[in-house]
Amino acid sequence: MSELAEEYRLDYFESEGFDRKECPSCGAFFWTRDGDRELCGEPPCEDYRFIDDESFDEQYTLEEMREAFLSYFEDNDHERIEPYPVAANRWRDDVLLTQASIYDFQPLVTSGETPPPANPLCISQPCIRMQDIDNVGKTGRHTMAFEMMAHHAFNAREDTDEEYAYEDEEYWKDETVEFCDGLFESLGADLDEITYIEDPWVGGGNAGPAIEVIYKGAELATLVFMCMEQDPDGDYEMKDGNTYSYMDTYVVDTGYGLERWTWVSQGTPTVYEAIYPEMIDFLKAQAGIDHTDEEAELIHRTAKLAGRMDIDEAEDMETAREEIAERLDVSADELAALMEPVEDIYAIADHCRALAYMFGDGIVPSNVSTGYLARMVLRRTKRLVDNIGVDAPLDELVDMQAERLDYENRDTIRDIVRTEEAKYRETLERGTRKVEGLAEEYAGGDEPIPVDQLIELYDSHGIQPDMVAEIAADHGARVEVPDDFYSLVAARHDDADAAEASSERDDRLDDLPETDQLYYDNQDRMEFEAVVLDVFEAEDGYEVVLDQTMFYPEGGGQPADHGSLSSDETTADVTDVQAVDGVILHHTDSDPGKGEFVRGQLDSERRRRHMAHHTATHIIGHAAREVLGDHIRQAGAQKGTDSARLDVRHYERITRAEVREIERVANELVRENHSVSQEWPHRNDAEAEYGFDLYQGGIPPGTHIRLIHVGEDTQACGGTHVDRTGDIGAIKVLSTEPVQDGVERITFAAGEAAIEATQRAEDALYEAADVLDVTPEEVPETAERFFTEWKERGKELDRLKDEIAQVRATAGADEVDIDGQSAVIRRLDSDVDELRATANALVEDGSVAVLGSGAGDSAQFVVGVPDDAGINAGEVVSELAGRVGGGGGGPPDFAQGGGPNVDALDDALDDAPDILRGVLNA
RNA sequence: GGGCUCAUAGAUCAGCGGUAGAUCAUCCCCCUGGCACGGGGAAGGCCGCGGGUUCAAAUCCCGCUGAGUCCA
Repeated sequence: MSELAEEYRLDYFESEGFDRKECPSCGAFFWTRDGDRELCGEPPCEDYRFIDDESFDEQYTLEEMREAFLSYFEDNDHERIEPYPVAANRWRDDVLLTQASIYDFQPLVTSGETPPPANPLCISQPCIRMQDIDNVGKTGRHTMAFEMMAHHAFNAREDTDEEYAYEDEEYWKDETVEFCDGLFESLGADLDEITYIEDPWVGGGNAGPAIEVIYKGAELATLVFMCMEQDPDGDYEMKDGNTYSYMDTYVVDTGYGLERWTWVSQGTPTVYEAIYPEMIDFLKAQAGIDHTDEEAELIHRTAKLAGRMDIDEAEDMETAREEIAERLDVSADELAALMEPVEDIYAIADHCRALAYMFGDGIVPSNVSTGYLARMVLRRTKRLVDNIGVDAPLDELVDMQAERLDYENRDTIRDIVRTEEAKYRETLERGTRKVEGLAEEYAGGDEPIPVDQLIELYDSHGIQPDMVAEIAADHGARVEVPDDFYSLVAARHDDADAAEASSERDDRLDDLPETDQLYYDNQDRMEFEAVVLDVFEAEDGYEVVLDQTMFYPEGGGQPADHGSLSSDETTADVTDVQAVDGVILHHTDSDPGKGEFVRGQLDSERRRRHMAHHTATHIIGHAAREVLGDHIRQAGAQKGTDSARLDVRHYERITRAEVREIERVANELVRENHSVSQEWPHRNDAEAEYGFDLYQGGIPPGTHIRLIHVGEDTQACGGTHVDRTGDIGAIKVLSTEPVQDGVERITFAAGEAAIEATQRAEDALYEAADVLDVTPEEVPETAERFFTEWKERGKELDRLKDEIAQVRATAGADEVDIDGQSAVIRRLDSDVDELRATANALVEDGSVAVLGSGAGDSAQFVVGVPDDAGINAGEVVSELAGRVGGGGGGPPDFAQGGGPNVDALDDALDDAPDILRGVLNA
């Protein structure tokens, strides 16, 4: 029995007359109003009982059900908040995709550091769970993309000394269950059918009691009471084997699957038919699937039984299908043939929704992170679509879902899908050619294509083994895919991942107050006065801590300020500034003296350039978004004194025309001389007004965040900026380059640096013009003409060399006779190409050619032999080269070689006739 | 972020120490009344860039750049 049993004895259950029972089938404890009930109600203990049954007062579409849920909780004093992106890595670095509504509030809200956007709140959060991908379409209930409807309440114990961003108790377990009952009641459900199963929850270092809510066999909600954290000394051992203890904060975390509720309201055979009826009809028509009445009936009955399936592996899938076939009295093959196309269609609809979520949130396909997941889903979808013969282009299918979700960036989404689909097509074509080549090699033989080739094809070229098998079969080759194929692939990646960076706390700083950051008060001031609080010796200088500072520490891609700290006696140069837990460390070359009063002086030129580049970075980002699309998001940034760079997520190369347009828009913003202002609003107000696009450079902690407004552009930013965009003067884009798949780097210069960069580019052009002796405008044309001429001359040279060779060959009076075979032995001090050409000409005339050259720093030989001369050229060269301290070789009719000893060349050639005779006689 | 594969004619690829090749596309000629085809010929290459090893590197080694792919 659960150690948390007491946690489930709710007054609400008591007053409503619930009984606590133990399910004789699975052993779970559950609460019910129905005194006669024995089983817990959850499959596999019981079958679905809502299919073909009106389970609520009326049927709901997805949209209607979402609205019914949210307005119910609004009526019960919850604030409705807008959903967060599905790309959870935009506010946390431990996960990639949003998999539950609580992800929105981790880690800063659940830990109590940051207040929730509302308390209590309700939300319908789009989620994507990749781990369910294999089940989608097959079980009738799994979807990869779904919305988790939820209400959350964030509570903190009253008796705690710690400060949290929220306090007191909003509500806890009784109210949560009461709300759940109330929601069912408002929809007209039969309350006797509900069971509340005790099922403690553990996850991500937290734990607590939880309740699974089952209605007519369907798990419709999970009510989690997150109130414990992992603690080696904790009193409660949970199912993961770890011990936990109670926390000061406790959070109501509920999850109501929107799709399940919609499904139960409609009682369709599968969840997919309830949530995307139009798309499924469309796909069936496209794929030409038309079932007879009996077939439709069989599919219907199969779906009803599918609730029993709990599939984790492919083998289980087979057995589950056999079991169902047996119960329906059909053959498993027949059932599979009927069900598989339908299952594919369900999966396509679901995957398209996942893709719409991803691309709608600005995820750009790539080979890393969420971009890679998006690429995987897209390719899988494409395979399914091709497999069942749907003709409609993928971008249209994804758009059907995007339209339903009311997305505004549908054109961009279609563009991304088309671009990505084309990339996949190329990969497939490349792969097909590779497999065909391989298949020819193994065609007709006894051996199948080796497994390591299959692994290589998949791992390095992205070709699925079953695709290899298909193509190979067409070319008469065999493929045997081992069962553990994917673990063999994994074995190629067995290198342990690099150790994580250890963040060591500097305890010398514990007693020091956070440094007052003067640079936010007035970003133009370059001088200040301060008291030296402490000085630490560092490896190559000193770390100085002041009570306040104007020096900007390195952060947010902006480098540290340089300058000096002067007391009456000394002046210390500041060469680096770092912030550690709010304490700012000034790296200096000398010790200004603890307790001294110092004047700080910034290197103002350096700082001004950083400020111009930082503001320009915001402007370039804004301009890029305007020109390239709303999906443009910062993937990194670095500012400097001479240039700055902004990495943005984008799905194709930025063209020259787009660069010019970005430059134009950016400079327009400069000329319009917008004010650049900062404010420190409550983060919830900021998020509510500007959304998550605020956090281009990462999410800062804290209740209040600093916003920088540049014209219409608003970002959370800690950097220093100019007062007005006009102060920047000019922005010049220097280059764009891809830094990884899906990320383009824009390098640019602002202000004086922009002028300098332009001058450098001009200097290069003028220099080139000077060399060519033309005007700068004529450089491109002239360069092209010169290049063409240069190539032509190269060819002319080759022709002349050939001619010379011919002439030399025929002009020879220096033939010697080697046992009846004529041979020409000669020294020509020219390059090897010429020797070869001459030798070829001589051989054509029927002579053996032995040519030596002393050109360059070495002796070179070329020996050519006519077909029937009976002399091995390789041996001759080898012998000759040996005499000049080198080596050589080649085929019997044509060989070359050489050595470093040029002085011995003539002697070697003198010996050539003897060598030839020796070789001939051998 | 890590692993793997690849980079040669306009395209697709072969060559894997010893004279840079094939197929398609392009151009010319022949065959035909014309077309498809067929036959003959030509043009087209910093063998990605930079180092190293070697008498000799497209080929072997190292670095870089680019493309692709798998995994987290």
